[in-house]
Amino acid sequence: MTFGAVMEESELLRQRREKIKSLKEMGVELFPNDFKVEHTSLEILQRYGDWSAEDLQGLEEIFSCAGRIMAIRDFGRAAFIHLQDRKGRIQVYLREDLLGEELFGLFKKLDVGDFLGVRGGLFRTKTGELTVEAALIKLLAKSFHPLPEKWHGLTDVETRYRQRYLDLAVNPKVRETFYRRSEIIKVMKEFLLQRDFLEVETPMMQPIPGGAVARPFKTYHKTLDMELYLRIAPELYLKRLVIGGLERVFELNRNFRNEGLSTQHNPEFTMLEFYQSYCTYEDLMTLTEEMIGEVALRVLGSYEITYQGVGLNLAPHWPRVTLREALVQYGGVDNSHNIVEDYLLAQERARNLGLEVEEGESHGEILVKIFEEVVEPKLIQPIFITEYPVEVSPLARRKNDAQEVTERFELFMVGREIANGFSELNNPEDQSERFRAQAAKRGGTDEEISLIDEGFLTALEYGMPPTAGEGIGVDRLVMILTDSPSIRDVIFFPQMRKKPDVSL
RNA sequence: GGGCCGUUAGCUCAACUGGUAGAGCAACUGACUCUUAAUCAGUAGGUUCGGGGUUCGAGCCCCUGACGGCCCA
Repeated sequence: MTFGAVMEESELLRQRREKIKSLKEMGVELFPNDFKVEHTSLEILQRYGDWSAEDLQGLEEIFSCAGRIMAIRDFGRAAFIHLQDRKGRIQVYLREDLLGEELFGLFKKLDVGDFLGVRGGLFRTKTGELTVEAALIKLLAKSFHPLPEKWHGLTDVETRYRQRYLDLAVNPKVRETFYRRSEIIKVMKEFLLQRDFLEVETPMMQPIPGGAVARPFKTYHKTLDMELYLRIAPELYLKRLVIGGLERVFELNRNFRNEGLSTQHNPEFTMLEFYQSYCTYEDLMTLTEEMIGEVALRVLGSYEITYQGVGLNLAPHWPRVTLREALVQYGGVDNSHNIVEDYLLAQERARNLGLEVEEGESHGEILVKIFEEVVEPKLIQPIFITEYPVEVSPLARRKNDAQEVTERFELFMVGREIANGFSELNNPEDQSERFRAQAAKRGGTDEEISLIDEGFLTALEYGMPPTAGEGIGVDRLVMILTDSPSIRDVIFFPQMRKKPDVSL
C-alpha cells in the first residue's frame, strides 16, 4: 500500500490530502524540528495538580509541551484538545482571541493524530481539570492517516501486532505493559549487579549451536565461507567465561529456536542466563525466589498478584519438591509411587496417558514425560521441582548421593516452566561422555544437530570451578507479572507471516 | 502439521431462512468561547480478505487460497 495508491482509493484520505495541500499553501511547515519542549504532561500535572484556580492565576510561568493530538472538542472560536506524550495526557485550551486568527486558523486544519507543540500558562477549568492555555501552537508532524477509534481503541490483533505503533498510540494498557517489561528487566539486572555479577555479551552466531536441545536457525557467512547458527542458548559461552575466572556473569538477551509459534513461544525470545561460581543449585533456588520476589515488590508493589483471574503469592520461600515426590503427590493415580520405582509400570502409565514411548527410552525420560503431562498443569503457585534424571540433563552435575539424577531444578508457576537451573557439570570426562551419548541418540539428520562443541570440552579440561547456572524465561515472567495471556502481548513485534501487502 | 473460529466503511461492530449492505466514532459542511465519548443540524464514505462455483439473485451456501486467533501434535 503506497501513499498514492491509498489516496486514489479512500475518500477519507483524499479529503485529508486536500487539507495538507491547503496547509502548505498557508505556508505551514508540516515537519519542522525547531520547537523546544520543556515539560512533560506528567511534570505539569504533578507539580501543579493540587494548586487551586486562584493560585494558578498568580502563576506567571510559561510551559512548553508537545505530543500527539488524541481528542479535539471544538466550540467554534475556542476548543479543547488532549495532547499525549510519553508520560500521559494533558488538556490544552485554545481560544481565537488569545492565539490570534492565523494560529487559530491553523488549528482548525489539524486532525486527531497530528503532533503539536504548545506554549502557554496554566489554569483550572470549571470542571477542575488542570489545563494549558495556548498562547502559541506549532504543528510538529502531520499525520496522513486517521487514528483508530478513540473509544474502543484498536482491537484487531493482527493490526495491533503488525502496526504496533498504532496499538501503542491508542491503547494505554499496551504502553503500560511494555513500560513494566522494561522495569522488570531493569530490576533483574540491578539485582544481579548488586551481587557482583558482570553483565556480558556472547555470540548470537555460533558455529555449533549448544546449551539446549532445539532446532536452530541456520545462516551463512560469506567471507569466512562457513555455516553459522543463531544461538539456541548462550550457556557454553558463558561457562567459558567462568572458566576464564569471571566467576559471576549474566547475559540478558535473545535466543532463537526454529520451532512452532504459540501463546508461549516466539521464535526469538529473551532469556536471562547467569552463572555463579562456588555455589550450588540450592543457592540458586534461594537467589531465584529472592529475585522474582524483589521484582514483584518493586515493580508491582506486592508479592500478591493475579494472573488471568488466579491469585499468586510470590513471597519467598517456595516449596522444593523432587520430581519423584511430585509424581507421587500429583500423579493422580494410586500407584503413582510405584511408577517411580518400576520401569514397566511407568511405561504402562505413559501409554495409558496417550504418550509416545519410544524404543529404548529410559525410566527417567518416561517419568519426565508423565510429569509434563500430569503434574505440570497443576503447579500453579511457584514451586521448584528438583532432581531431574541425568539422561535429560546433559549439562548438569550428578547428585552426589544419587548418580542417576542431577542437582537440577525447574521453577513452575501457573503450570508453566519459568526457569531452569543446576549445579554445572564441570567434570570434562563425564561431560564428554554425555555429549557423545546425546549425539549418538539423536543421529545425524540435518535438523537435529549432533555436532559436539569440542572447544567447550577443551575449555572444561582447563578446569571450571564448581558453579551453578540458571536460565529464566524473561518473556514468560513478564507475561505473568503483566497479566498477559499471550507472549505476543509482551513482545513489541512478534513474528508474523509475511503479508501480501508489502507496506505492513 | 491437524481441528475449530474469524476477516464487512479509516476504527469498533450490525445485517433474520439466500432477497436493495447499516449504526456509532472518525471525516466533510454549518452553528457554538469551560468541554472531556462535548452538543445540535446536514452530507459523504463499501473490491463484504482474494479466486472460482451453485443460484433468477450470494456478505450469507459450496470449493480453493491468503492472513489472523484459540486448541491440539
